[in-house]
Amino acid sequence: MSFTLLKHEGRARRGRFETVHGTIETPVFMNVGTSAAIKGGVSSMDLREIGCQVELSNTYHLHIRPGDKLIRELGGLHKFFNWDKPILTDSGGFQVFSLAKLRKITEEGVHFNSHLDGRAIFMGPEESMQIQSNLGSTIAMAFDECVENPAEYGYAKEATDRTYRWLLRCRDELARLNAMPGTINPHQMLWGINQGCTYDDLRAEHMKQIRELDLDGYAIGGLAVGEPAEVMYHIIEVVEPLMPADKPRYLMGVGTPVNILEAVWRGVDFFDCVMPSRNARHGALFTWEGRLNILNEKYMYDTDPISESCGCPACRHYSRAYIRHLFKAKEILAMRLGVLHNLYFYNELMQKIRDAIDAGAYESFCRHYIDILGERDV
RNA sequence: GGGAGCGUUCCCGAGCGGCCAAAGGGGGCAGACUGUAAAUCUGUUGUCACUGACUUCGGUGGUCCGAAUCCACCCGCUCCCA
Repeated sequence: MSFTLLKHEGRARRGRFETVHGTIETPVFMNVGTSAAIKGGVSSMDLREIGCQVELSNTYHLHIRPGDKLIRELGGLHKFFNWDKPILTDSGGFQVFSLAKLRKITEEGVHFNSHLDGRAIFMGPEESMQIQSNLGSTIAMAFDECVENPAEYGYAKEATDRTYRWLLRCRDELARLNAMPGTINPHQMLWGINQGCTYDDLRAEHMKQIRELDLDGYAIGGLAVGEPAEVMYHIIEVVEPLMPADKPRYLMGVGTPVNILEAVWRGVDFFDCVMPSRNARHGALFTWEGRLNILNEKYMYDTDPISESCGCPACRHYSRAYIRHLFKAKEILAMRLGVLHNLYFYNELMQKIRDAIDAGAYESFCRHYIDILGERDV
């Protein structure tokens, strides 16, 4: 397992990450399948066809349903999901944020009430690692606290310090689990997560702390939770120079195509976001010509594909008018085609980013597309 | 032939004398969505010269200061008994 820096342009990096489940070319977008399913009716077979390199699933969700022990008994998440390429599992730390009304934080860990039936679920660093070990993902994320924005300095510091203590426990627990006989993936990696809200000093101090642990990768978490994009970019600039150059960097939960272009420019290698799949389910589609809402009346008689320049299954075979009809009729196929399209777009975006860095043309690539892929409508 | 109902804004449907351009759904139109409690949520949906005016609750004519709401007749529909 190693990260090779193939080339860089400015701070933008073109890398290659070798894992037990295969090679990942970076920068890369991880396709989000929280419950071992891409919402909208997209399968792991589909992911293969649209250029997905890494899939992301969630510890909290799979623990609740169907249960990580069940998945372990069935041979692990790769087998269960029928996906032999890398899988990254998020730790449950984001649910500390998104399910804030259903949890209580203690030093030991987080007491959740299940969003499904309210039953008590305790998840601390050890539990998160045990669950992720049972799933056998390629990359396990450290159990952290994703803090809401804005957060007071005092609380931000308290949460960040606690996240650091949790990280030490994650490290020890995963080392123990990996060494146990019968572990699904004894080479499971641990990536640490930088926190500190929007405070430069907390971010920097925490980054320095966690890089001393020599983990397999480093993530920047707690961003894109309501702060302006400029603040997010600034935090990346604060933290990035402190990240080990020979380890992959992951900006969690980000983002829009423009966010990704900007973050790659600032040295980030890995991304994930629900935006392409969620927006697709709601009719918002990304194209190289800008964003479009396929539900708009103006597409009623439009026989063009979503985008002439797209090679995705939806664009190869169907018209805007037809796909709009499917959305209007609330057919499952609408979401499926929309999600396939948006994920294809995101994966292609990353491919083009890689090609541009390879060609030493990333800066001009960015300058060209940031304008088009912004809020501009087709 | 006898009896009982019903007709509301694009649709369904509430309203039963003023606080009604008219609840609530649906549909339409538009917007949001960033480590997925999201096939969700928000706004809007008679017209205009839009802090006001005008038209609208099957039709026509009445009662009343005032009618979607009350009365008469007409038109259309439903059900029950023969």
